[in-house]
Amino acid sequence: MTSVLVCDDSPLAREALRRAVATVPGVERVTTAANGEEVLRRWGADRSDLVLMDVRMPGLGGVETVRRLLSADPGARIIMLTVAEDLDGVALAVAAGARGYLHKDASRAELRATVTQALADPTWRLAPRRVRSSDMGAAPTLTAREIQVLEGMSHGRSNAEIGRELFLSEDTVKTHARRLFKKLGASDRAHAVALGFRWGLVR
Amino acid sequence: MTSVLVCDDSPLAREALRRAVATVPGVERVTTAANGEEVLRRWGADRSDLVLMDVRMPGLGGVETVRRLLSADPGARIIMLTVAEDLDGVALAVAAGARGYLHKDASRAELRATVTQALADPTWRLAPRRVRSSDMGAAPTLTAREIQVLEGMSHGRSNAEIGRELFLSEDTVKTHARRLFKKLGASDRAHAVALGFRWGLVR
DNA sequence: GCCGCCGTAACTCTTTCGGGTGACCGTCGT
DNA sequence: ACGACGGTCACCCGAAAGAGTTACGGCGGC
Repeated sequence: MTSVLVCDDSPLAREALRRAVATVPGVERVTTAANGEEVLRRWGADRSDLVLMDVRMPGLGGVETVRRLLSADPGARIIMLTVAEDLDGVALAVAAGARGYLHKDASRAELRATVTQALADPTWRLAPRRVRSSDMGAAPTLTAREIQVLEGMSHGRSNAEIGRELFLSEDTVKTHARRLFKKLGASDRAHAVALGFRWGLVR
Repeated sequence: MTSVLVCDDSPLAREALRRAVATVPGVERVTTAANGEEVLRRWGADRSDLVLMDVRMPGLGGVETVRRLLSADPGARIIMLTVAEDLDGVALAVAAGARGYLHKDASRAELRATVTQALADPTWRLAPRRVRSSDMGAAPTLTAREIQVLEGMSHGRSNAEIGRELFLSEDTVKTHARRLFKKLGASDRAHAVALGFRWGLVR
């Protein structure tokens, strides 16, 4: 039973990675965790053959989680996921014992190749690959105005109310709303607010 | 300059606590943090006279944060906030050096009394108090159906679509929606979704 | 036994939303 | 100089949403 654990704090990236990893031949189970603590908590009862872990996470960062995981289980195989150019974090994690890392910016095929390789060869180490943003799911870029409108929505304001707050016409607010829906792939304001929370764009 | 730091991962509880603490005589500044890491990061540059810290938080839990904070600054005064019957967590935190704890379920007056006491007497230790849910801001209780409807909204579904998924008429979905809006104090579905995320009812 | 809450459903009425389209202006990058 | 993008505004139109109200059966508490 070959299982892989994906740990990333962004639910969308987590799901995207889970789906991508699930297509790797030989992988029979993919579990996910939202943070390092969850990984450590579950490791005793449920060990995976490979862990993909985001470097940047709230709480215990990826680096600290790697340290603790390896001190508990020196045989754990971990590949770091680095969303940004976090060379420090990657270097620290690899120094701590992570087997390698994946950098977002290339194909799902390379992700699969790395996972396949890591699973096939228990001694495998350090083969940097890139994972395409479209697979990782980078947060859509909203303009300042669009975020203001999204925040208004998250506070239960109507378009007209948002307009009054920002000194805009209701029609302008609707334009911003339409554009941010498109960027987020939202079907309506409730969906947009949910995606805003999931991407960490609002709180 | 007497300052108090409130650390809780729930934005609503955090705000409620901030407001309550701000009314304590002698308190001139109340800052907030959303997690343990934030507290530790800011402690070097900006120390508070008293810290109110939630026991249960994602990432570094309250207990671990207490340990680290006290190893960095043995003089720090910390009161734990326990939302649930988390006796283990409280015991660990007190063993690690927290001065006492507040348990949700009693009055704002007792919260104020505890804070006043802790600020007045640097040697003060362990006087359990209860903080009323209405002050802490307990998450509204939604029924299973209401949560299902709320989740549907957070995925961008219309009432009719939610109805088809749950084998309900659109009118019934609207009834559930209306009731959950009332419970959450939401003005529309976008607001309800936002409150659902803030209360941790959906993700 | 009654009251309150939940789940289900229907009806009406008004407001709001969301899509489509077009338009003008400023800025930035090429 | 041109185009892409963002910010502003307007108009139309159909589809939702939300508020109010009523209703009925079940279930748990007092």
